[in-house]
Amino acid sequence: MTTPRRGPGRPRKVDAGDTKAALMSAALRLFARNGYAGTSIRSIAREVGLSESVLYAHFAGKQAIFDAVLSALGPKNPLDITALGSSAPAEDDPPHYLRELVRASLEEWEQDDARLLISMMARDGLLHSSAVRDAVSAMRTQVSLLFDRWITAGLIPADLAAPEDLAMSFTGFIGLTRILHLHAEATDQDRAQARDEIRRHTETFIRVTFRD
Amino acid sequence: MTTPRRGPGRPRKVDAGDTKAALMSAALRLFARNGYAGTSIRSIAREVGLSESVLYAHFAGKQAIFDAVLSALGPKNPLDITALGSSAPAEDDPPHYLRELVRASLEEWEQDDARLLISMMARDGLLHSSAVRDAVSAMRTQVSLLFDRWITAGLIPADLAAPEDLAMSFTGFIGLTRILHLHAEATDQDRAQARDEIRRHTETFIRVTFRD
DNA sequence: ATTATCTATAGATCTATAGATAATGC
DNA sequence: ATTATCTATAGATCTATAGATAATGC
Repeated sequence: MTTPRRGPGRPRKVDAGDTKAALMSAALRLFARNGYAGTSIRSIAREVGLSESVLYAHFAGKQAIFDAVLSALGPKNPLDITALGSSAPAEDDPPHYLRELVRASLEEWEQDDARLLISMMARDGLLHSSAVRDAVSAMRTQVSLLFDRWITAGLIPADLAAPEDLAMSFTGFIGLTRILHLHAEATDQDRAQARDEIRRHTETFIRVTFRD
Repeated sequence: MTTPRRGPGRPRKVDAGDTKAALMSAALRLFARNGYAGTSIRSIAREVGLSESVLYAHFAGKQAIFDAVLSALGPKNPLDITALGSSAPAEDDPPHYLRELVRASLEEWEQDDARLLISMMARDGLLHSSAVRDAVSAMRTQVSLLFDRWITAGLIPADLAAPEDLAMSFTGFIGLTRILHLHAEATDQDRAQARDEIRRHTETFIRVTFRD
């Protein structure tokens, strides 16, 4: 990962890459592994093979790098699932739709960047931030709209539970698994187990909720 | 919190408190708020109103303080619920037993130390450690033994789901809420919401699982 | 003599800045 | 002239240690 130091002066065209992007990628990895306080400007520069002062040409300071990294990954909301779109019709086959939703979420959450983001947020107390709170509640609201429709359509008994409560119980386990097992340092085995458990939870939930 | 500096020399008997305990308590609070790298020996000493070198009289170094703090809270396993004991008979009233289990867990998890521990672990990547993995799986195993008994006793339909799967889905949401809402910086309002959501999840789970 | 503190300091590392250097693109 | 890098360095802060100081308890 560490490239050899360049000499002084502007580098030849051939050698010039996207320094800013390289710095942000290195910063993300280091912040995720060691946290904000545990990551030095120096270590970020070293990781990219540049001198420390280069960072000040691209960012106002350490905090600015952190913010830039965070907001670069921000648009993909930590727990956003709107990406699912309408690939499956919600009305007629709830189990299929739930499986599809879980599949799409897992696919996004297993990306390297998504996992690095989770680790970085955990290390710097951002799991407690309103951003996460909002993301969780957004996902919950979205899912509860689904349950609401299915209750209206008679696919779920109306007296079973409120749509919000079903949404809460359904998404809770999935969120926990994401935090505990889909982080930056998760091994392939961890990830396989996470997928497996989320799928089992999904099937349990479907079986328990949609039995007649 | 910050007490005024003493003069040089051993303090008079009256002034001498349990320095080691005070240092560990301050360290816990700071590690929870700022993480290992974000907490200096200096800041711990300042918090207790002593000079930095005092810490080296009590601990080998910074890492030793961290380890001491962690292992002092260790015996209370992060997600341990054995403390519940047999306050309620498991056999005849599963809903009551589950509510009792949740109540006991919440009571423990709302303690200041438990919340500080959660924050400290999150900040230093210990949520990914085998200690947490083991604690989660211990709780799950314990709960799944309950479900197993209730299935055997005919209180839960045998074809509904495997006891392990029920345990997973039941405890998942509770674990997530603990991490997201029962940390050191949680306000009273956060905690009230956490309690409420965990109770609603419990009721939903009971209603869905034990309907006839 | 032992214990619990202090002051002073060494040496490492960190953030940030000033100013030099060399390639680029007009 | 501008851009992208470098070297050198200031000044802050950090961990850890050496050695002084004063109360305690035998």
